[in-house]
Parts: sequence; structure tokens; C-alpha cells
Amino acid sequence: MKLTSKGRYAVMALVDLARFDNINPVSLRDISLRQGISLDYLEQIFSKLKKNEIVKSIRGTQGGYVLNKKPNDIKLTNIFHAVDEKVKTVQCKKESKKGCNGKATKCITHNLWDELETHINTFFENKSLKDLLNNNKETRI
Amino acid sequence: MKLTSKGRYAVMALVDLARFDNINPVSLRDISLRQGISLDYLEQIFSKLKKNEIVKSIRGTQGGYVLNKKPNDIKLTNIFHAVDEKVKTVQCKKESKKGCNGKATKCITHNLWDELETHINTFFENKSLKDLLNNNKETRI
DNA sequence: CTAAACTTGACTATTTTAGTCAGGTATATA
DNA sequence: TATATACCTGACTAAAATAGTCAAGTTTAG
Repeated sequence: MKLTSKGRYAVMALVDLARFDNINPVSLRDISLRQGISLDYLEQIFSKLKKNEIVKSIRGTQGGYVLNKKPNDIKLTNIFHAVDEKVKTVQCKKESKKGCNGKATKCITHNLWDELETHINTFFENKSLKDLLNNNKETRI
Repeated sequence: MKLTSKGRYAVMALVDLARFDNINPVSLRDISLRQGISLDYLEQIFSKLKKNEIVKSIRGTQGGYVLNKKPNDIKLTNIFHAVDEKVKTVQCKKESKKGCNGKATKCITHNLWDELETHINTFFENKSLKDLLNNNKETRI
């Protein structure tokens, strides 16, 4: 099980953004350069972040992106949800008629995977952008 | 981030095996039928489980597989490790010269991903086959 | 008016996943 | 001893997901 680049990039970019948006909007070009992420790819990601009201955009020269909420109110859950990074541990549909794998009985490890999913999601719900900013004060450039 | 079928199947198959191996070795054919997993795929998986000394094999008619340890001593970690299901949250090599993404500075979210990885692995280290058997006593066929 | 920056949608190479397929070899049992 | 059952091994492959690229815009500060 691995985290995709899209999810990782989204978080990296937002942390980067959060550190610099106090004064002016931050351009994707800058984030791209600082974080080593393709500009085109960042554009896709920020389009989703915007749709989910995590960031606001300002067009034109000197434009860029700004956080749309306080860092403390942006949880990893929100970010991942925005970019479609979901935690999936089971194949079977929840509450489907037949249960798991088209079988009559619930698959024997179903509870386990549900537990795992909850365990991971809890982590994401308890981490906000603010936590990450605090974490990185030491290594601030 | 999602769990692959290989990891999920490995656990499902072992739980199935653990429930039936008290008397005789369990054939992959039976597991395949009960769990709805392709026999050929199961063979690949069990080859790895055997190499990692999680199961023993008995060849020939009436043969099959048997657990090689007590259910309490088989943790999810061991199973996942055996079938190469690893938890990967970072792209960058740990302790590489350049740090993350070929950059001079450690990527700003590195600690976060390490934390996440640990969080998930802790779950796997604390769950054993025995826990799963207990969990499913109610639904036992 | 023009360069910087956001906006949108389509396209694609690569990698991973989830298997299949085709041959084996060992052994219990009749 | 014949045979069916079951393990064993390696190569192959279709489909999906990932991680982007590419092209053609629109907006706006200066």
C-alpha cells in the first residue's frame, strides 16, 4: 500500500504555500521550482484544491494561490479528499446485496480491513496544515 | 492509498487455512473455492509464504499447506512482508546523500510521511492471525 | 499591450497489478 | 505400479492506474 504522488504533492505544495502566503499570493511556478514538482501537474492538483475551497486563486500577473481557510482548519483528510486520494482497503462494495466478492457470506477479513481503514483515516483527520508548519519551523529556510 | 489484492488475499487465505488446518493439511484448491481466489494466483502467494516460513507444504495426494507457527506468532507484518506488500509513503530513499527528490534539503513533509508509515505499520505489528480467528468465531461456518 | 499566471481538457508513456498459462515434480492410495 | 491430486516454477500478458505532458486558451497588473 502506497501513497500516490498526487496526494503527497498536494500536501507538499500546500505546506509550501502556507509558509509564503502571508504577504502575497504564491505562484505555482514558485512552488514548482521549490518543491521540484512539474508545473503542469501542479495545475491539475490546484484546480481540484480550488474546487474544494481549500485555496483561492488570483489571476493575472503577480497572481497565484492563497489559502482559503486557516491552516488549523485544513486537515489532511480534506486535502486527500480534494485530490481523490482515498484510502481503500477492501474491494467489495459496502453494504452490497451479496456482501463480499459476490459471495453469500461476508468475507472473513472484512472487519479487519474496515478497522485498518479507520486507523489510517484517523491519522489524516488529526493532522492539519498547522501541525506541519510547526513541525518544520526548525528547518525553515 | 490502497491495499493490493495480493496482500489482502494472503491474509484471507491464511485465516481460512488457520481455521481448517487442525486436522489435515489444507489444499489451495479448497481455499481457492472457499475464498474465490484464482488457484494460480494462490500458488504464487503461497510460494512466498513458504519461503518466509509462515507455512509448510506437504506434497502429493491429500497434501496441502499447514501453518508453520502458532497463529499468535504470525503478525500481519510478517504476512505482508512475505508477499512484498509494503507500506510506502515516501518516494525518496531513506538516508540518501541528497535527501529528498535530489534536493539539498530534506523535503518539508518528510517527517509526516515517516510518521504515517509508522502509524500504519504499528497496526500491522499488533495484529496476529489469532486476533482474526477470534474475531470471526461468530461467523464460522 | 504584453508578460505572468491561472484554466481546461485531451492525450500518452510507464509502471503496477492481477492475474493466466504451461509446463513440471512428489506422493498417497487403490 | 498406475494415477490422480496437489505442490512447484517461471514466463507471459491484459487491463488499470499513475504520473505526467501538451496545447490552447483567459485574465490582469504594470
